[in-house]
Amino acid sequence: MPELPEVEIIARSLQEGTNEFPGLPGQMITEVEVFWGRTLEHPSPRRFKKRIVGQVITNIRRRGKFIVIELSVDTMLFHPRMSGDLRLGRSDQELGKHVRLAIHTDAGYQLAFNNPRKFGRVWLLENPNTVLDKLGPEPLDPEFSLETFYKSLVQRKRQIKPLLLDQGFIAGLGNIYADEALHLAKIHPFTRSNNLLEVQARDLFNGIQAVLLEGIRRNGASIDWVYQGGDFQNYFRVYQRTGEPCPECNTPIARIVVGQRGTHICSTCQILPG
DNA sequence: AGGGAAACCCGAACGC
DNA sequence: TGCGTTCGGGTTTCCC
Repeated sequence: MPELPEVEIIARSLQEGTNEFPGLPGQMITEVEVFWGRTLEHPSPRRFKKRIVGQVITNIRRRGKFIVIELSVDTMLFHPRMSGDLRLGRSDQELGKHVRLAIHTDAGYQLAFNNPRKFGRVWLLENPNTVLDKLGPEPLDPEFSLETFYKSLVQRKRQIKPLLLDQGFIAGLGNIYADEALHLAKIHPFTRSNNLLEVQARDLFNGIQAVLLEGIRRNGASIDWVYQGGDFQNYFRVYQRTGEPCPECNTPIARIVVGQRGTHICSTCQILPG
């Protein structure tokens, strides 16, 4: 087995092309510590422990915002929500002040789910597709085409921003990425999806991919003490830049609320039709 | 069908 | 200094 680093913080979203942790596949689960029971969405802590011990980790991947850890029999799903991360270290290390679940292996390692806000959830399922099949397409999947995207936009009649955040419509976009993509595409977040022109759909399609790729390249964003990642926050165009100049036209960025979510726009670049 | 509100959390950052 | 209030992130659930 390759040597593991002291502590590896597994990215909030597994990066494309790096969705593996050297050495972890092949290790057998020997012990589970549940520090906060409600972390487990399914099954109960007792059943979780009983069922998972003895299973071997076979593969790790990502689908939408879920980290998917395949075992010899079942599959574990981790959803960090906004404040969680998955940490890999030696069994005897303390991997965080807010570890809610720790899974130890026969190789002396532990996988710890650190989750200060207690919003993150974990599932152990025989068939993970009961959850994952509800997700929309992966925006970076080569199968995901502009044609598909445009058709799916037009057949709904929703405000575009809440639609982008709907994981059943498209998987993986959060508040930061939705705001950034809409600004790149010069689309107002209130715009009805069925009113989007084909060229706007194209710009949005490209904007979504561009902003995701940049986020991945910069290892994500760090926007408060609990949401630590890379340095993408230094390159935001609109998100949390209220009052600062739009990178395109210098108009001060405005903050509005759309679908109960803080939303950042340039009122010059992003015009609501009609 | 779509949208609004509330609930789940808790530490930081504020106001007084 | 301390105490109370507000805020935000993603998702589900309930209600209009």
